[in-house]
Amino acid sequence: MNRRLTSRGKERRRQLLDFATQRFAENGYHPTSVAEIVQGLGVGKGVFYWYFDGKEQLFLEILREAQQDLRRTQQKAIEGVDDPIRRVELGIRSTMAWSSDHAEYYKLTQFAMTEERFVPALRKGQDVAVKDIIRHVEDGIRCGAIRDTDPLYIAHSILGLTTQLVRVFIHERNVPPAEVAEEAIALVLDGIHAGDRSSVTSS
Amino acid sequence: MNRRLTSRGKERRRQLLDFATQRFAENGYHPTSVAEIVQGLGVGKGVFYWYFDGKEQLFLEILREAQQDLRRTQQKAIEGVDDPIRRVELGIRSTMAWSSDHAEYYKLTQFAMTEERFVPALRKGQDVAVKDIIRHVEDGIRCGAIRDTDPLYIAHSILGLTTQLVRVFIHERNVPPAEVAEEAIALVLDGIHAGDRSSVTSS
Amino acid sequence: MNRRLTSRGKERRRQLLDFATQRFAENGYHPTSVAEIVQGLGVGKGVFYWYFDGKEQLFLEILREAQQDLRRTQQKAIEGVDDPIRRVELGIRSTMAWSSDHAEYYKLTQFAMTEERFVPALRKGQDVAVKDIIRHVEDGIRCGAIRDTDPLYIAHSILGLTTQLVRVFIHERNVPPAEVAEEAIALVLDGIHAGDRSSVTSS
Amino acid sequence: MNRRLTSRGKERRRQLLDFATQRFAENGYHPTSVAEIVQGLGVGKGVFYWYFDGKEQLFLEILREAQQDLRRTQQKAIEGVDDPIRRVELGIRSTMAWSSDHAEYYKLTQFAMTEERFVPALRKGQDVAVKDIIRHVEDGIRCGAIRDTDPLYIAHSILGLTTQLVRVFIHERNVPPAEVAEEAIALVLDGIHAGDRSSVTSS
DNA sequence: GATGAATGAGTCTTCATTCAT
DNA sequence: CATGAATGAAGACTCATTCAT
Repeated sequence: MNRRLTSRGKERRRQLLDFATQRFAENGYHPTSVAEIVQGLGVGKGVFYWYFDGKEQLFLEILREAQQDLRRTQQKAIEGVDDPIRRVELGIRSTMAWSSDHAEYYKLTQFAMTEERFVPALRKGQDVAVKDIIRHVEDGIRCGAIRDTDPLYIAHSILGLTTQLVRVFIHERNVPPAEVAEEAIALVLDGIHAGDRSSVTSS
Repeated sequence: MNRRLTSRGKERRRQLLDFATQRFAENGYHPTSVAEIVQGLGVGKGVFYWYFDGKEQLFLEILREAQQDLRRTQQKAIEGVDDPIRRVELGIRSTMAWSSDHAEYYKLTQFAMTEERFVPALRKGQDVAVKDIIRHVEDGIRCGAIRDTDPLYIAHSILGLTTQLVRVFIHERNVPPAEVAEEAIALVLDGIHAGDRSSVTSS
Repeated sequence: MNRRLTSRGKERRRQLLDFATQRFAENGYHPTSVAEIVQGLGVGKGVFYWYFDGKEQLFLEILREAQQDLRRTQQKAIEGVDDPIRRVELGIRSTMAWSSDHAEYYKLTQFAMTEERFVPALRKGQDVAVKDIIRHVEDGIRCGAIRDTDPLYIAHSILGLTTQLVRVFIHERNVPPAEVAEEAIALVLDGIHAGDRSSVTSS
Repeated sequence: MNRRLTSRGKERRRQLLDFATQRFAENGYHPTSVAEIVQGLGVGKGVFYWYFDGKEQLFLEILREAQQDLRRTQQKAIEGVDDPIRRVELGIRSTMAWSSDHAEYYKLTQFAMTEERFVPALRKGQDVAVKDIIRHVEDGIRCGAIRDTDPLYIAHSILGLTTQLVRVFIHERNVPPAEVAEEAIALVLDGIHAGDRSSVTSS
């Protein structure tokens, strides 16, 4: 299925990818049929199978693309920044911004976790994200800015907290991502305890 | 479908509920067919439709039961405890313990979020959970133990962080729930910043 | 797919088997769709998949049944006969009679040979047939009634000659099987050379 | 579709014919798609439909070519030979040799018989073959070398026997064609009865 | 001559649900 | 209560064929 595509072909492929993403996110993976996707673009059924091996492969491709895109965004955000705490902050901020722009992706990930066959693809992406965070956390521990706790716990805590706030505040309540990011960062850095140590004052 | 059931009937119903939960969690909701469920119990298809209106209603019922059970567990854990911080701690701890015992439930929730028709049922449960946490948080703010931040953010942060650690450490890595709870509580209370203010000392 | 069937179920299964055999023989395996088969019986599509795993398995089942039935017929025909030449004769005769009654089967075999996935099932049946003939031929050689040639060649020669005459004379030209059998036996026993050694005079 | 072709065009056509023959023989007619054929040659779909009206016509063409080629081979083999028995022998021998070189063709014929639309083309070829043999047989009967039996039976017996031995011994067991021809001729001429009348002594 | 793209009817198969017994 | 049987809409996917470029 590694066809060489003309520019028109690439465009079609993109259309399918985008439309399918939208439908999967709105309706769910199973309730969205291939027929629905091609009808949405007003093309014949064969077109779908010209560009993809099948529904499952299409879904995996969507996941892969999203993970790549998010990561690229994060990397760009922390480029040239040395302070580990600051890198964590920027990572959270860019994730919030990206998530706000790619609302669809959240549900897709959510769903992917519920069927064994999609889990590996997902785990791959999460492992990368975790490794990225861990690197900053370890730097932070080394220079005394971050408490000496298992970085794996910290990484997953950040991931989980961020993900949940994205869903509830950005997607469900349309709070501006920058605002949500502030709160997330505050909680990540200092927890809920009172007695602020004057930490965050970014952006 | 509110049949009055004999005790044998109740048992059957429970078997169906449990077996379906297990299959849904392992295989996913859609890939698990009613046929598979009844075959797993070695009964005819009629049995299923005798006890349930259909597959969808069965799933909703599973969701409802799980939410109820978790909540009951949490309530029992904090019964008679006044300190709000302590109540949050106990909530996290009991959630971890319950999640460890009900691994299947996580995926079901995950999936339910991806299809519009299941979201309302889900939201209902989460709203209750959030309200519970918020109550403790507000008490904590009032008595100065918790930083004065929007309790909603705090509640969802706790929920997201807890959920993620449960999945990764309890379900994927089989870390004992008590241990994971320690870490979760530490992070929730004090964040990742260095400079511990002598907070938690586990039960 | 080893369902326990009620007598009504067994009947349905037989209907499907018989109707499919007929359509496969008339139209060919591929041109005959499952839809056509179930429509022919005026039942829903699900019925087919209730009784069979799929089209391919159905076809294999038909082959197996036919081979079994033919063999049983042959065995019955030579039961209690000792003379090997006579046994060969009776084998040919009963084959001709059976083939005349089961015209459909010929084409199915024909087709099965052309797709790799059906060949094993076919070979199994032919191996049995060849072994049966070889046994008689070896007896014949031992008692001096049959020329001392590799029995494998003889067996396959008989098989090939018989099969061809069945097709052309019984199926295409409607010659009575008994008559075709006479000719086949004469040719098998004495070849085409002139100078008859007064062999066959049976039935 | 009687295009005038350049020499390059003729070559392309031949490539398609040969590759399709191979695939049809290996995989079967239906399971082999036009897409597969053109991909195998690394050309576009248009090429196929430039040279052929469609898949069916291509198949018929393959059939026709093979029959022609086999016949030409047989004719050349018996050229100038007068003895009818000898002519039958040489026919069998050349058929075996040709079949050994064109293993693919057997399955194609086999398949063609199973679909009504291909039968006429096939019958045409077989009729010619039968007529050829009958001519020799009649000569043989006239000069007293062949037993006075319906030549049609004899012709088909020879055909059936030869075909089967080709399949089993040449194609399945890789016995040299000359050797198989010996056995075939012996059985055709003298049958299986003991008491050889000193017939064949191979070329 | 040749290609990539498109078509869409048609294929096999699944499955939630119903129902006679 | 329970079962085997039946339904049929819907699903994913295939493929011979056509056509603009």
